Parts: sequence; C-alpha cells; structure tokens
Amino acid sequence: MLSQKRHKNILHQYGLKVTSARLRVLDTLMRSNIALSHADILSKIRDIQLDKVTLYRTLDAFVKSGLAHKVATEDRNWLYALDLSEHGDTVHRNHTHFICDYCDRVYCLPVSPQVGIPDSSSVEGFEVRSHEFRLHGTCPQCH
Amino acid sequence: MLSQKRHKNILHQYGLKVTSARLRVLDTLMRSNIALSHADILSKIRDIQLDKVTLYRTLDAFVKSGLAHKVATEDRNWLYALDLSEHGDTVHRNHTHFICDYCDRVYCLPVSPQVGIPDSSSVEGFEVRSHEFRLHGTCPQCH
DNA sequence: TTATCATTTGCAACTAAGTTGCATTTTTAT
DNA sequence: ATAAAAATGCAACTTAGTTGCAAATGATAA
Ligand SMILES: [Zn+2]
Ligand SMILES: [Zn+2]
Ligand SMILES: [Zn+2]
Ligand SMILES: [Zn+2]
Repeated sequence: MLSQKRHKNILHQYGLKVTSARLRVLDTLMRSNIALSHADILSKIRDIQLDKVTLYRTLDAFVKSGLAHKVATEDRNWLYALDLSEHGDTVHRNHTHFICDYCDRVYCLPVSPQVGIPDSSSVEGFEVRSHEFRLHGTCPQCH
Repeated sequence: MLSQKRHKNILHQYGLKVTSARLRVLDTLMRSNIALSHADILSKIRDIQLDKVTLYRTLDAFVKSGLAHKVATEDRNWLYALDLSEHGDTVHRNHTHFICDYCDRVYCLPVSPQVGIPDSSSVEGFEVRSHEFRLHGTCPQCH
C-alpha cells in the first residue's frame, strides 16, 4: 500500500472520511483488474481487522459517493469495481462488462466496442437513458 | 387458463411432466409482458395451493429445460421470462432487457435494436460468444 | 383400467448472506 | 486539546433460498 497520499486524496475527492478500513478496501479494488465480491475482498484483507458489516457499509459508501459501482451477477452476487480508470479518470456511466463463462470473472471494459448506443427513438415506447452491455465468453486468463 | 392443450404441448416439447403447478406457472408467465420474480408469481397464484419450494423447483426446471431464462436484477432478485415470443418462437439467446428506473419492471426485447453485435476480435484478448444488452430508462407504463 | 415406477410436491428444519441497533472508537473541525 | 459527527465492531436478528424425506401425482405399459 504505497502512495497513501493518492488514496487519501481519492477518498477526500468523493467526500469520504479517511479511515484505515476504507484505505485498505480502496487499495484492494485498485489492485484488481476484475470486479470483486464482498467475500473476495474480505479474504484479501487479513492483515488488519475488518468486520463484515464494516465492509458492507464501506462498499455501500463507495457506491453511494460514486467512487465505485456494483454489478449484480447471474448467481446473485454483488461485485464491486471502482469508477476510476487506471489513470484516475472516471469510467463512463455506460460501459461494458465482460463475464467469463469459465471462471466467472467480471471485467469492466471502459468503452462499448464497435457498438452503436441505442437512443430513445430506437425502442418503441421506451425511453432509453443509459445502458450496460454484458458480453459473455472466454477471458484472457482462461484461453 | 383457456387452451390447456397448448400449455401441455409446450411442457411436453421441453421434456417437462405436466402438472397443475407447472401449467399454472407457465400460464402466469405467458400472460405477463414483463419478467416476474418468485414473489410476483407466488402472489399471482392464489387459487391453487403452491408451496414456495415447488415454485423454486418449477422455475429451475423451466430454466434448465430452456423454456425460460432468468435475469438477475440490480437488487439481487431473479426474474423469470419465457424463451417464447408471443407467437411461440424461441427468443434469440442474445437479447435485450429494458429495465425501468422508476418501477423496476424488466422487459425482454426480442432484438438488439440498432446495435451491432461485438465479435471476438473487437475486444482484445476476450472471446465473445454471446451478449446481453441492458437498457435503462423509462418504460411505457411510467411515461 | 389398473399396477408399477419415476417424478413431483409439501412440509419442516436448516443455512447463510445480509441487516439492524447500539455502545465504543476514530476522524475532522475548532 | 475539545467536542461533534461519523465510522466501527459485535451480537442479535431477518429472511430468501435450500435440503431431506414421506406422501401424492403423473407416465407407461400390461
Ligand atoms: Zn476466465
Ligand atoms: Zn463495471
Ligand atoms: Zn416503469
Ligand atoms: Zn429476457
């Protein structure tokens, strides 16, 4: 957990108080290139004490503040990923999730590749305001 | 529940034994233009006895046989919809869900409108085999 | 039709993820 | 340093979903 400064900055930016639990959870999410479940995160944080309730509330706070978003999976789990790209920018609200059918890993892809975004007029009677694309297949790890 | 014959036929077609519970659940799903939760269905079936476990198992059987599919919602519910279009054809595996942000209703749209389907080559290192598009906005009922 | 066998159903007990309330600790502002 | 506000940990609780099993029902063929 190098660069505490950057982590603290991010929490401040999103109006969140800086606590060791939050720094650790943020760090865990930043180190991952896939979306993580509550259980995933809990199992990765063993060096400091972290109650399951605190983690639930931390993740809620991250989502509520806009720092992270959650994805409900096929098997009714919640996975969490930061709304930050690798370079600190915000991921676009409309993005694509790649779900590996072998390992169940979920990747956030920052753009919706080679896909036109449907607008209101495209679906009779439905007013479209945002979208999420879910691609299924085999991820790089499972090839 | 007119046309029992057609319902029975469908169950047979999918290799499912015909029981009153299954006929009733099938009928309920056929009458709905939105995907329904376990709780939705249970509350709609009051005239015959139907245990919650039986409904769970019935829905599992429908999904396993290919008669229905389930959608995990944002709030970690499962919604069920038939894989049949209004005219008895099978809905394409790749389809679009419209999720109303006001009433939470989920609609299955048979096609992916004005949207190009991404193929394997479009996402570096990921092999895409199927997709689900989720559109968010306001449904016709909530306008 | 009736007998047989496999499947489905209902019930009760159980499981475990997630929530709530509250006393204690930590953070931030003055 | 002090005080107010917010976050944390713990225990108790809730509740959706599952499991095992005995009884009921459906499919098949004599
Ligand atoms: Zn994989
Ligand atoms: Zn994402
Ligand atoms: Zn609506
Ligand atoms: Zn659907």
